Amino acid sequence: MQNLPTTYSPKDLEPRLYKKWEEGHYFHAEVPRKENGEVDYSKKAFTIVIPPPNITGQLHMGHALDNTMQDILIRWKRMQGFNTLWQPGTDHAAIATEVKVIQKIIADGHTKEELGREGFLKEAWAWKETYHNRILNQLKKLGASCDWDRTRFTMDEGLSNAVQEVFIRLYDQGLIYRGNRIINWCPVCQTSISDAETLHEEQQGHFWHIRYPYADGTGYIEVATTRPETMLGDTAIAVHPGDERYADVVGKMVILPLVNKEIPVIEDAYVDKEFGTGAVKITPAHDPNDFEVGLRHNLEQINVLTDDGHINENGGKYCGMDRYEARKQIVADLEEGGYLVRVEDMVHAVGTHDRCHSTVEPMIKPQWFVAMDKLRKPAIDVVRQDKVRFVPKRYEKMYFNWMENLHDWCISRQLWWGHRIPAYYCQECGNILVSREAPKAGCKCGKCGAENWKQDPDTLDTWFSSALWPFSTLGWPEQTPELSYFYPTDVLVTGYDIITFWVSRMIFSALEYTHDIPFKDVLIHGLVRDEQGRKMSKSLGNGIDPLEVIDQYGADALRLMLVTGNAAGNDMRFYWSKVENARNFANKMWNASRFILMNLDEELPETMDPASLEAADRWILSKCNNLAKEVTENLDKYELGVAADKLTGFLWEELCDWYIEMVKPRLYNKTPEGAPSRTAALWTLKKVLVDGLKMLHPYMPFITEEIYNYLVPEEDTIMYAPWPVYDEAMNFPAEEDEVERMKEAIRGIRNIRTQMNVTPKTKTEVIVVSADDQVRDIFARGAGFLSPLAMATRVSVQADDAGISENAVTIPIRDAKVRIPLEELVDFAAEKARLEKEKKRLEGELKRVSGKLSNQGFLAKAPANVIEEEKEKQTKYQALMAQVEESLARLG
RNA sequence: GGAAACGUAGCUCAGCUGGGAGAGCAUUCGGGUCACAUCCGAAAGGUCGCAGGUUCGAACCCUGUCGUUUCCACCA
Repeated sequence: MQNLPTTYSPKDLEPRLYKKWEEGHYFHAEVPRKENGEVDYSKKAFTIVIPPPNITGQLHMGHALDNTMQDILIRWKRMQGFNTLWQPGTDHAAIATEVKVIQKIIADGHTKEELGREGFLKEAWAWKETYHNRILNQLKKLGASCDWDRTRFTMDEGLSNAVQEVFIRLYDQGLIYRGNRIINWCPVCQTSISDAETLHEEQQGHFWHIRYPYADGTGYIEVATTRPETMLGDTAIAVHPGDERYADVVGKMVILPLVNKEIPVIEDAYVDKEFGTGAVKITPAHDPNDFEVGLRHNLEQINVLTDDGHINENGGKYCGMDRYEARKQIVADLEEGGYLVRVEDMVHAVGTHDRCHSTVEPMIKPQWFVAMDKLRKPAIDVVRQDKVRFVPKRYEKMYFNWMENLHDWCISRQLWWGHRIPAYYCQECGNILVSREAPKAGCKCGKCGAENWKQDPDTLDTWFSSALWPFSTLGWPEQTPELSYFYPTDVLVTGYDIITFWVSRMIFSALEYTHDIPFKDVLIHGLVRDEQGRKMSKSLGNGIDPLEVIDQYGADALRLMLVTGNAAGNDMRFYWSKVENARNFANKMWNASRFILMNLDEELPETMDPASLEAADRWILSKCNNLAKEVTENLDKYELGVAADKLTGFLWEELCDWYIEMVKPRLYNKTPEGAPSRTAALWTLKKVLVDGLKMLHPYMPFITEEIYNYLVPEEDTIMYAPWPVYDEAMNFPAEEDEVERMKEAIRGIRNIRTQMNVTPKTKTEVIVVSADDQVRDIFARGAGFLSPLAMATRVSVQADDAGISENAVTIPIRDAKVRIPLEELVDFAAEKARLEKEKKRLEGELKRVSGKLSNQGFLAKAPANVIEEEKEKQTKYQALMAQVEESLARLG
């Protein structure tokens, strides 16, 4: 049989295999059809939509983790026989991309304005072409088995139609509206942003206490603020209704310092009596609360800021100053005018833009909003009713908290890169026309009859289109076969950091537009941090490029490393040593496979009767069989890390370190008498390796495919090989017990050899003594491998101690003892210490077990099988103890 | 202000519905064996943050407490 190359070289095999898969369209999913052409729903679908990566960047470790998890699930389900679709694509990432494109334009010596909207968009689309392909190619390096034939982009034609459709439908229902409301404004990016994009950063600031004199000269009222420059827009002072301290000043006018304008003192329940002075300056144009108060009291809204964060003409002498410069100047002027009472240091939360981290200014602007009140309830209900399940469940709380406290969603952005809002304004009367197409010539305004329309210049929040991703990619609003067959999708895999941005919006969007959930499960993962636990970030420069890891160690190693030893929803740290370990495991599999292939020089039967196999064969087959069950159960519960641990543990330890070593003498025995045993071993090796490779394939697709191609040359790929299923006929508990007994003996002997400094070259004889016929049979059967594994020159099995040297060391094992005549090698003091230690351990165990068994409560209430187990343990420990004591007695 | 998570071997983390504490790395010792030194064998290392409670039985469930982290929030 042709064998693998001597060295494992992922760099060589990974691109080659990926090319084969991709060119052969192995990842492609079709809607299955019956003979009459109807969709065949009897073939079950399994669908995942990729969280579309932004076209701004390149693959980072977070993508690597997210997509590895998805690929594991997809490949596993594909092998289970599902018709699997992993829907790929990218996101236009409105503001992030616009910023990048502007940077490029500036680097080219131009400005955005110079190019104009059309010229800018041309640049942006060129950017998209490059970076869209780049990031998808990076996903391919990772091994992602996406259906590339179906690749979508949030701004391609179909998806743009979906966006327009949703906008128009919601507008018609009154769920999208245009309003002059207070929004978060980023003065640096010069666009509105949603609440979700606003971070609250604790900052060290000041709390300025200011006197506002009463107009009638009867004194003053004291207010405090963290943003003194906003006083330029104050239109009232508010106190709590019924606050005795201010009862007689309500209704009075105060003079706004520096501005010299009279504003009223009003009452509003929003004011907290306990906080500060109990009196609040009200700036309706620059504070969300004040905005509401202003509406209730019909206060004037005075905007004092320009879009780029300077004081505007309403700011009098401060006009033209930067907001922070103005703050300084105003404080200085207040102090000079005797209005400043005192300044406190205060840590307070400042709203910042999540992209540029500059301080956001609340501003009143005409913007488009999605009304959340009707949408939120069904979205909460489906999660409460477990129709959409978060894994781990605790993230539901995050979701509920967000959904329940949601404000209307500001969806318009003052950007060019994105879906343009399909709204047209009559230039004569301001009437709004929302329409799929631009008003044609002759289209008259329904209100004033004019024909002068102008489209809204704004675009939509990037999350507005990604909210539709699970169904827009499948063709919605068209009722495509894809939509009816692959939707709702099965699981969404994403990080906890975008539950609010994306997951929540997909859920309410799907419910409203498709009348169905977008996905059944939401599998949440954490962040990949650096070795010190810090977030990987550009500014820190501590990011590790997955492509570099792939280049050095292979995608298989990276993938395995990312999912081992961590649980869903938890952050993890990136360690090079973990990658190395994963690569070492790959290398191990490579070499074990080479060894097996090397020995596979005979035609093996398709199936073998377990009765014609040896105990060791049945042991490993049974282990493998149970492993299939456990791994499948773990994957069902999205416990990817636990499943990976079990798999690698089985393959590395049980298969490589034990079974292969046990079987070597049989493989090397090419005599006619040894032939059946050799065939049995080879058959078992191949069977276990094939099953092991299959189970490993979702984790390590490349190496498993490569080995499988050598091992099963008649098949083209492992990708569609049937997933191993637990088979009761392959369950051999007796053999499992038998071999475990042998392993105990071997470990015991090795232990003694190490402690006694017995070098491998020293001859040792192993004598197994047991009064139990069956146990003697076990050791007789296993003598063939016991001898090499325990490095014994001779193994003999007997019923009693007859003929064994007095100085032989004794190793107690279940129902037997192993005696090794070491003669002069024995250090009696050390041996005695060893036995004493063992005795102490057994005493501890016995104490615990008999404590349990003498506890009436335990006997009365514990399940029968647990009690039985404890009794067996007691018997075992008692027997071992007797042996230890006997040995100690012999030593004197 | 509200909420959540974490605290287990020197380090980083697993540990499923409660029934004898695990992995990787690091450490110590031995090994050049014809699949693999990217290896093999052996060892050492933990009162599972602390205090209560529920239970026959708790790393796991409950309460409190200390410590760390994160998310959310329109109190100036």
